[in-house]
Amino acid sequence: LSEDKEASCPSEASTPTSRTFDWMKVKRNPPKTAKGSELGLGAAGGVRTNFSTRQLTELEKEFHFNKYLSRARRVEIAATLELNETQVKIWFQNRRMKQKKREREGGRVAPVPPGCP
Amino acid sequence: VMILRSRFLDARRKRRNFSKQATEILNEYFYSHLSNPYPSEEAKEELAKKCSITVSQVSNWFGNKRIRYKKNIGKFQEEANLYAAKTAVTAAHAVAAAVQNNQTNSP
DNA sequence: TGCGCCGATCAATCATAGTC
DNA sequence: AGACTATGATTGATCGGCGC
Repeated sequence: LSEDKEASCPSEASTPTSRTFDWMKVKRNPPKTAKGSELGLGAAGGVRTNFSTRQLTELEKEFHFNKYLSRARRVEIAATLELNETQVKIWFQNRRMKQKKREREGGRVAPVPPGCP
Repeated sequence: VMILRSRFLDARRKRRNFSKQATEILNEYFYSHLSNPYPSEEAKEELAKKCSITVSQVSNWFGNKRIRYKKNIGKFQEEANLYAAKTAVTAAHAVAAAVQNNQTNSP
């Protein structure tokens, strides 16, 4: 199988090494976390929201109850925690992936840290 | 937000740098695939084995490397040339070996 | 045509390890 | 010892693809 050679159209001339490939130009669109209008608070969108300990605790508690949320439950939690339905949806999405990851490589050794104290 | 980041839960965040050789292997792959430094799941598993780290750690390494590399390409220029030269030497050895085989197998 | 999910990735940040 | 840098891990959110 041939490998990837010229994956794209880099910029003009330059040293063999360090050419600007497309992956280096990738730019993600800023988060659209703007909740409705947000006229009063300056928690505008475009910035990664920091979930409070209370929000994370509640979300975690709910996750233990249900790995998946129903539309109704999502609306409920979003309202209670003052988050978008999307944020709640994404949180559960990420939480499931995190769970899967821990299970996937979780079963290993290491219960006994040799020399530490 | 000055709110104490109760990250004390992240005690596991007791990070430990990878071995010199592990970093060597990862960088070698990264720079020899600079046009597309996205190892497949299989490649990640192979790298993880060679480096004695987990696949997730390999993913983290490439994720951090890609972001930090494009953030400041100039800062990695020296490193890039270093590994480029290294792979060139490896390739040269391979060619030399091939030549040797040719001479001994098909006279 | 739209929505939720998955898997991978991004991008910013956290906290520690290493260097000077 | 303290400041600054290098680096592994975490995570809210995006991207592309899939199924319904």
